[in-house]
Amino acid sequence: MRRPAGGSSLASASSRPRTLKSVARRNAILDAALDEFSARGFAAARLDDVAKRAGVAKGTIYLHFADKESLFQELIRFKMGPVVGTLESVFAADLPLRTMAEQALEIFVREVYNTQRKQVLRLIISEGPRFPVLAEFYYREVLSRILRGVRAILRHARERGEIDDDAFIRFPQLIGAPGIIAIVWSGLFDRFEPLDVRAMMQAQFNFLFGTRRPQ
Amino acid sequence: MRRPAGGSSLASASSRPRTLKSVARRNAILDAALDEFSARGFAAARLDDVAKRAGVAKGTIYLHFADKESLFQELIRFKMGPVVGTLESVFAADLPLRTMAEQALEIFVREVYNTQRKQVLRLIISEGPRFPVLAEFYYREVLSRILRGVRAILRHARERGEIDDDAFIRFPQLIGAPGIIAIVWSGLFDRFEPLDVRAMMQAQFNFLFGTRRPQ
Amino acid sequence: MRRPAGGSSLASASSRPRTLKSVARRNAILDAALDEFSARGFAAARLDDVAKRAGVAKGTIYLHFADKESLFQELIRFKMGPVVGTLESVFAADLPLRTMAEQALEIFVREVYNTQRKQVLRLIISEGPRFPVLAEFYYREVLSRILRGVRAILRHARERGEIDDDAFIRFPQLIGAPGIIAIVWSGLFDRFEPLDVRAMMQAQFNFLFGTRRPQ
Amino acid sequence: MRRPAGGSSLASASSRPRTLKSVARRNAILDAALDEFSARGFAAARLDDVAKRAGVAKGTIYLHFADKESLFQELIRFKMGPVVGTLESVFAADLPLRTMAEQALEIFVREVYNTQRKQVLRLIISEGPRFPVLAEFYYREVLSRILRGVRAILRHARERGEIDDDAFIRFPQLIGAPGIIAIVWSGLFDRFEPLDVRAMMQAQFNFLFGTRRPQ
DNA sequence: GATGAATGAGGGTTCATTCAT
DNA sequence: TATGAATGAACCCTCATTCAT
Repeated sequence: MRRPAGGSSLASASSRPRTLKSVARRNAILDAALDEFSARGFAAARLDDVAKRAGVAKGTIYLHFADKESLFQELIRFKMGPVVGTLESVFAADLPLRTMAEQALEIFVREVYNTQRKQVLRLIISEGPRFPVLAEFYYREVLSRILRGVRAILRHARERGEIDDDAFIRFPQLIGAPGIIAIVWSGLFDRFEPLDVRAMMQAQFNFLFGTRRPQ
Repeated sequence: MRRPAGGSSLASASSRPRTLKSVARRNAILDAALDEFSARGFAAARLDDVAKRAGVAKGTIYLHFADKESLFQELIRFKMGPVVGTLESVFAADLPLRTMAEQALEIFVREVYNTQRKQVLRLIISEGPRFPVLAEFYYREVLSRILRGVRAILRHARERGEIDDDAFIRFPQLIGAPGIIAIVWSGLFDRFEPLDVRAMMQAQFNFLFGTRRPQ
Repeated sequence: MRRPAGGSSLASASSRPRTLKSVARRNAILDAALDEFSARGFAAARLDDVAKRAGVAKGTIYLHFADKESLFQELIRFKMGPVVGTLESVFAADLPLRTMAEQALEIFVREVYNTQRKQVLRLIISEGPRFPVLAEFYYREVLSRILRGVRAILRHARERGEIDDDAFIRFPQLIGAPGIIAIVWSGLFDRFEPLDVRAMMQAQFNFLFGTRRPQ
Repeated sequence: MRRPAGGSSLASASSRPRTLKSVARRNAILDAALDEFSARGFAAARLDDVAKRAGVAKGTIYLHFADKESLFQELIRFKMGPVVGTLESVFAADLPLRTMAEQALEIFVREVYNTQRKQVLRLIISEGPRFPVLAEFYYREVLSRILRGVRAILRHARERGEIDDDAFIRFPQLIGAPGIIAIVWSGLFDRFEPLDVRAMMQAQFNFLFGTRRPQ
């Protein structure tokens, strides 16, 4: 369930730990923090538990992060940063709309939904309103880029006659909506009624782009 | 000496308080609690602030609610309970699908989105994962009923030939998705890029049910 | 050894506790704080110990004082404030220089040296350099007034021909010097060689004003 | 593996360190420590800052001193030790009282007041009460010697008929008092009202020994 | 020797909860 | 009922001290 969180850390800031051990420790702390923050929320999470889970002493956290809030913010940045690069490359391709949607779905499921990043997104959703800097980071570095890319693709598709509706362009959120809904749902209701993300996204795509061979 | 401040777990029901003043006080506390919990999250909210905002003493809160968590849970129940009844009546009607969707949209915007209930939903989304009882309450008392109602309507509509797809029935969440997305979005990104709920829901309806006179 | 610290609290600021109990508690905390701060210094003193000594819970301290530093500053103000008034009245009288000196000596010994105020002065001397606000308070509210009063008296005495030297007026500190020295000495060396404040002050007065019947 | 960083409690003596570098380092640490202890007090000073200021690693301090308190005590000893010798030589001379006083004044101003030693004395005054060993060291190694010397001189002077008062002999502290007062004053009130040590000491000498050519 | 990352006990502060009035 | 002073457990953060390199 833990992933050593390699990743290029495009957006991560501050902190320049030299040794390998130091990096490993930092990552262990970040992973532990993600677990604890996810399980209890930012305010209720205890750095004591983060330390315990990371296998370090409490003070060690402060060698890597200025305080609890910094840890939280850097956590989000660190785990989210790498996505950006990946996304840009998807948008670069020039394929039929539906194909791209399928690809995006796969990327989302593989890189986000079945990943720590699901927790990260949940944290952004939960805590974002109390951390404007964080919400802004996510909007600027991730979301707005995705939206821009999607809109470009959609405009392209319309020029090619693949779609005739401009609702897409006004509300590209609708494309990702099922993904977000699934993330929210899974945290709340999965034990009552599990939800098949992939299938729901497919269904939405069918509505949006018309029925195709799904997969 | 203390009154455990029942609340039978059944939806709303202002747990039989004696005087009128008492009811008013209780409501004031609930309103204040909603504001504070929304602004700071459950864990970070201070009962001191709730009391101040409600214009009562801190101890008074404990005359109406067993503890902070009870206050939170009863808050959700109290603010969400009434919705249920309203919804049932909508489902009862037997109108064309699109018409019903339009009605549901209006109800959602009027009764939820432009209301305290938006905050309540946000709280459920944010804090629900840490309050299984609450998630269960919401699922059982609200969500599952809505889904059941929607599914019934959809099945009806299919029988009437209004729709031929069973994706609806498998994923009725897609109908409400834009509403949830808008609630999440508004808490995070409205200052960067506001979102027109109504229009986005319309757009989604167009995709789902085909284009109609939107209003 | 403790003195309930009545006193009019001329300079004391903030905090308006209503009840008698509240005032008593506040005073108990101030007394305990004086003891602890005196024994260990500001930085090393533990509020835990202050609370214990005052017979209250740790949190209670924060009902009366914003934080450790406030407690410290208000302590100094509270214990020093009352002196001011007393002093003014001494200066008001119009007596022979030596007589006034004798009176000042008595007041100093009675009101300061054999009092909590000795500890307070020691704290001002020890911690003042790190608490400029405090040093300023003491200078403005106490010291400068004393110096002003003394200088006025001396000028008067010179006009009367009681003294012909202006060294007094330039360095009125010399009059109080033995008192301060005694306070410093007693904290450091009393166990090796005790010092008789009264006698030393008398000796200094003899040097300054010429030998007289010392009382 | 560690060297307990002796320091035999005898005054100064840079506890026989091997290399020249080592001595320099030790001195750098002592200087840095003096600065930090003076600025923040013993308890609040951070060894981290001492190390930074001394240009060494934190651990290095522990190669030279057993712990924070040892560093502090050795600091006082090291900076105060040398004074002793100097003083003895002054007392050895056999000059008129006033002349000796003038000389002592000069030595005090040159060797103490315009020196790091002023800070050291301030530290003794501030922290001495919490460090009995230190107060004892200072009393035994410095103060009692000075007092003994002064008393000897005074007795001598009386035999010569230079003075007829025994107040001096009972309270030789009065001779040094203005120096101590000036040190205390300068740390607290110099920004409000600076004090001319030399002049104040002269004034006191005039009172004590009668007016003479002040240089 | 020298370093500085790591440790973890300690202490200031907060705040849910209690209870005397 | 209502109050709000009092409580004390809990938690973030600091920093003296250790120790592997």
